[in-house]
Amino acid sequence: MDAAEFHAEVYRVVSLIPPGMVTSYGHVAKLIGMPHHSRHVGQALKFLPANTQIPWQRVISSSGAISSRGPGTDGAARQRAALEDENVEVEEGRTGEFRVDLRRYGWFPNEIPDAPNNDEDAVHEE
DNA sequence: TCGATGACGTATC
DNA sequence: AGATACGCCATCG
Repeated sequence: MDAAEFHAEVYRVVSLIPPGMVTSYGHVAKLIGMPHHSRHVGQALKFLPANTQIPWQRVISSSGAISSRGPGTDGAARQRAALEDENVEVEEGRTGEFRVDLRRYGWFPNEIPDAPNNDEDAVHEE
């Protein structure tokens, strides 16, 4: 699998995260069969355009913290806003880190679930 | 080719 | 929760 395919897989899985829930970079990597590529999941999300439909805000670190994009950037703040917009509680730690309670909002399925409205296989269930 | 880097993860303290 | 150390791996300079 090359970089483009990897990105596509990441986007496919991220699109399946239900509104109001979050998962981790590592779990997305696990779901696409590359458990050691958590860092690259973040890389893939970085390439998304600002107007994307992909719910990138629902991917945070396994510790529940919203990854800082570095001092002087507002990515983390925008992610917090997007999450609170879908009713996910975001708490701010002493170091200014934004954190989400994974026990309440975590989404960690063992397999990649079926897409709600993706009909590429045209399987018609009753 | 090599070393540094990064929207990371796990283990420890 | 926060800080540190170490593992991991594609990209970059």
